[in-house]
Amino acid sequence: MELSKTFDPESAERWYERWVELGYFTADPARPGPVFSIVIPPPNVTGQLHLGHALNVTLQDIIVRARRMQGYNTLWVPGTDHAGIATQNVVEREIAKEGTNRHQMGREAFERRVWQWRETYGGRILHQLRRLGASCDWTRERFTLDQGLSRAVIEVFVRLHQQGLIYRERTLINWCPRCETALSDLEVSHKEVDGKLYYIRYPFEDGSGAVTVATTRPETMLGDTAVAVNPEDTRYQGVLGRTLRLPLIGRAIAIIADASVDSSFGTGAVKITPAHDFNDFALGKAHGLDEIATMDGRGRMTAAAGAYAGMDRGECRIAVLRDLEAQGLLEKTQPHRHALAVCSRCDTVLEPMLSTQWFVKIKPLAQKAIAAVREGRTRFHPRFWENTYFNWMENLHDWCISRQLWWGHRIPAYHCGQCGNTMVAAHKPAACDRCESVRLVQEEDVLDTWFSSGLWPFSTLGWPDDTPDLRRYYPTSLLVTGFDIIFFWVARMLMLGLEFTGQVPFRDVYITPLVRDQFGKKMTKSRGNVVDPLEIMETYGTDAVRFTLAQLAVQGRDLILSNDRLAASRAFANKIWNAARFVMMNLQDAAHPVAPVPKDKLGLAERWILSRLRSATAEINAAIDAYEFNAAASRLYHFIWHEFCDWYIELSKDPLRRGGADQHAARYVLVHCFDHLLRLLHPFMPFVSEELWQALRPFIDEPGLRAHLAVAAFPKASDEDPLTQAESLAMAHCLEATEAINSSRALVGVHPGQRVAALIKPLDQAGGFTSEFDTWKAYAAVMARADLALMPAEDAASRRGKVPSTLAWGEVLIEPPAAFDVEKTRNSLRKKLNELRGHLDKHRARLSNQEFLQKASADTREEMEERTVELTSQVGLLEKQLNQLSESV
RNA sequence: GGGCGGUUAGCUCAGCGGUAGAGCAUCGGCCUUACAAGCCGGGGGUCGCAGGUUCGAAACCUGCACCGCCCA
Repeated sequence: MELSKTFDPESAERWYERWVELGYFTADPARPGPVFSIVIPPPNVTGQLHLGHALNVTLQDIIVRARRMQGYNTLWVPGTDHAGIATQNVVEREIAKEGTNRHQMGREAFERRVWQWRETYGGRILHQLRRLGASCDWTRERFTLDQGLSRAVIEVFVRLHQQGLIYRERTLINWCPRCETALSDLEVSHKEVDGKLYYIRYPFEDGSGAVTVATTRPETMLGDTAVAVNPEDTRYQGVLGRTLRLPLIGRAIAIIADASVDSSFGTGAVKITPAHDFNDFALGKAHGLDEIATMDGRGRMTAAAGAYAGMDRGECRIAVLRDLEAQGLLEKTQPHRHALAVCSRCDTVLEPMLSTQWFVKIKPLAQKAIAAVREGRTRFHPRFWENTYFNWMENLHDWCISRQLWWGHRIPAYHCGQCGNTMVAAHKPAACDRCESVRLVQEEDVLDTWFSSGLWPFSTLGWPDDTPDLRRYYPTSLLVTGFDIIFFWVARMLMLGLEFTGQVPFRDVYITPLVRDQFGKKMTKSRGNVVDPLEIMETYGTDAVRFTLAQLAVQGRDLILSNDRLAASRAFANKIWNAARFVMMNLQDAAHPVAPVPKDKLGLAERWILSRLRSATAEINAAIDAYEFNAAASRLYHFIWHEFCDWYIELSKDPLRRGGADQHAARYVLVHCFDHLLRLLHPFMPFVSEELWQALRPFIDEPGLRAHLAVAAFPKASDEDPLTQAESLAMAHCLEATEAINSSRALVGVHPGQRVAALIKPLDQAGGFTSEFDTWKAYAAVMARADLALMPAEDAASRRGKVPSTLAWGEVLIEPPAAFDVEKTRNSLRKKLNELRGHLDKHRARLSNQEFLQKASADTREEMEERTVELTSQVGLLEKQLNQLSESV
């Protein structure tokens, strides 16, 4: 097969369709083998692929592909969640353009419309995952509002209610006036703003002066039912228990004492609005205060606000301030920086609202989930995220799960129109269980989207039914997600998973780094620095994007993406492509397959590259197991580029030219190494690796070889190193000698095309160096374009006029051209000499230190002594060489 | 206010108790038929600061500074 001159990523990406058609990603619970299962953290159905997804999915795919190739029974469940608020918002915007709204449309028609939207656009992000190469089992794609998953949601709700872990209560909750729904604590963001602190005078009922309170929200005063001070605050001792007349409204309110009041805030006296502030609500409960709601669900003032009824809360603030000012009750206004609670979805300032909502009693669930992580049944990677998890879990408030939306799982509760009784049941009861009325109406509210995604690891596998999938694939092996989702998913999946299956939903949790732009800034829409992964995939190729993300995915550190990095990965793909061209070009008339050659028939270089392959294989396997994606990717890069391409391909050219057994051996090693490196590469760069492997495949000698790389066996490191220790050392000498010759020839300006004469002189001449040298001198000759020889024992004459360099085990001298820059050469030697002297001094100081000799281990001492000997001889040699260089010119 | 993470070459990051490394960028030399998206070579770092532990600290401990994030 002929490979084109350059790599075209797009044409390689077509393999995806084949893999899917052939069912490679489809799991079969009946298949034997150890299980590796993973569920995708379901992306929002309205979402578009961003770099966070790209990273997350790439890392999952790396693990999944590796495990599949390793023979695991592998399942990766894809899907989306219904994203209640987000999706409703999108469709509401759409129908607004058509001049209607959901209230005009009615609930059923609106729901149908959202489903329609979902049919049309809901697959977008999943399609984008395919383009990334995600090897999900698309036959098992799930959606949180699917029939099966909805059944799981109802089952869980009913059971939790039976256990008393779900309750309904009228209380203060966070409310978004724009989305018109309750939110959980997690959906609230805090934003620092430069606001103002308003000082308002509340006159005593009897007209004898006033108490001044400070507030950031003057409009809420309309709902005040008390003023509170700290009981310790001496300034207010005399006024406790007296009555104030609330301005603008005229309500009589008491001055009460409560230890929770912070005397240092404002004047030390604070207005209390139980229906519109969380602290005030608690304080109001303690003191039995009235709760007067002055705002409705859209943030408009109600009749309770008197003259201000009907105004928007913003308008109302202006009006209230104006009126207070007119009455001389606005004492002063100060700039004041404070935090505002805003909706994490739409950024609207939230309103604490009194309403009846459904809650999950979280403590009992949290305790089990905390224990599971403490006992190591689920482990976080990196480990320190466990602190974040514990911290949150230990300070949980009950979870508000009801939402006043139309898109979501409608709560399975039924209210009796006759007696007001509420029943929770999976199916609508025939009649009220209290008054037997048949006038039953289902609860209007739907559930928090995260309530259903909390069930994802088991609901997607068929729970509550005892399905083969559930039995085989649960608990899942791993969850890969961002730290911002630890609370939303990880914690809730753990709580609900433990409660309903008795097992942790996943054994490992890998927390991905956060992707930042090239300036280290977080990518946000408002900053406009969002990089579209699809765009960079077009530019650099999907493989390059995946490889870059993997290479930068260091545990516990943010990931900074730059074009330079992407370009380097694209160059890497191209490098591999060209290496393949070399291999294929040299297989043109080779037998299919290329028959293996036993180890003892292979040359040193052949066994050396097999040995390097072996260690790369071991390290890559270990790195993948430890989720050290960066280490795995870097090792691959180094092996492919600097070991296989830089060295072995060059060294194979001779035997390939020679023909016969040597040619065959080199061909076998090329095929073997290239086959294996493509297998190791495949999880990281699935497309280019498959494309090249298809070309190579006919030459691979393996019984039962699979048709595609996607399902070929992942390499395991062989037990035995093909190289003895002595041979390994010999090759190291070869590499170092080559580098020394190349370095010297560049120093003295020998043209790269020109051959150079080089002499090698080992320190230890007594040993078997001569025979060792014979095994590698031909390699160094090729790699350094040099004619190598051992230096005769009597060396004074042969040294004359040569340019030397020293190595730990000997020296290398080359014949310089007739004219060369002697001073430059001397400087280079001096620099090296200084460096070595520095090291030597340190080593000598160490060896003459009594404490070191007493306290360091014998091994360390021995090592230091050996090194000192080496350094001493190198320094001695260099000094001698410098002198000779001066004499000889 | 509480907590977490980071600070190593121009940039992005490894290293986490014994001679400071990689990739990219940069500079010099090469079109050597797999690859100029390439090859060979070079320069570049008192490892944020101050203490401490240790025979020995970039690494371990304490404090500080700065950057980023989470929670309140």
